[in-house]
Amino acid sequence: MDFERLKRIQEDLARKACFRPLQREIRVVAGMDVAYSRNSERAYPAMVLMRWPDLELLEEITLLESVNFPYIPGYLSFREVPLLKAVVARVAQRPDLIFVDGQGLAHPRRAGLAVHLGVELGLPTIGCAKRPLAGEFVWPEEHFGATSPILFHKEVVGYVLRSRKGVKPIFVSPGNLITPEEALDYTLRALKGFRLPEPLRKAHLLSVKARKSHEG
DNA sequence: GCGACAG
DNA sequence: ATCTTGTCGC
Ligand SMILES: [Mg+2]
Repeated sequence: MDFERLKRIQEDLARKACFRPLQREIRVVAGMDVAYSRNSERAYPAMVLMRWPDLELLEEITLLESVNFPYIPGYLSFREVPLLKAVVARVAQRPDLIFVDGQGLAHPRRAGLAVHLGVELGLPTIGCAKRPLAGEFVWPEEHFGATSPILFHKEVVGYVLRSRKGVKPIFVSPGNLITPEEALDYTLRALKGFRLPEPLRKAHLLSVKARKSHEG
């Protein structure tokens, strides 16, 4: 594994990423996730499209792909971006914003999964991870909606968000064409009583359903 | 060298 | 991520 080369790619992605306010109006959002076979040889990437802001389901897509890269902390995007892009290529309508299951800017080289996917697609993306990877933070209060900034080199790269009272918070950071504050705002508005924003929660269920229908 | 370490 | 059943509670 040529990590030096992969690092250079990530540094390039980080340079290309943009963290300025959303430009276009958001009318359709998407959520994407990937489920794997027991031995991780096959992957079931999935995408759900929902109308914004009412989150009415518009479209669901899943694929069966072979996995060509191992999971290595800090390099997740090289494993999942190819799978996610294959799904996006088959969707009828291109979303205005995509929620991704992983980090965005809150990454050792500012190039998390949401950054990588967002730059390659040229679309706004938000990373919502279930666990931290990089940056400093304090755990937010226990009440719903509590937040605390994620600092990396003294800079705010995202927010820890208590998406459900008394439940482990999620780690929100921008991926591309959106600010950390907007990423937090859109994530909050996509919450519907569960730990993960609806687009991500539904994408996860869909990918698991696809795997179950194809294998045991 | 040791511990941490998205999915 | 996946492997697993019931069980407890913000
Ligand atoms: Mg995932």
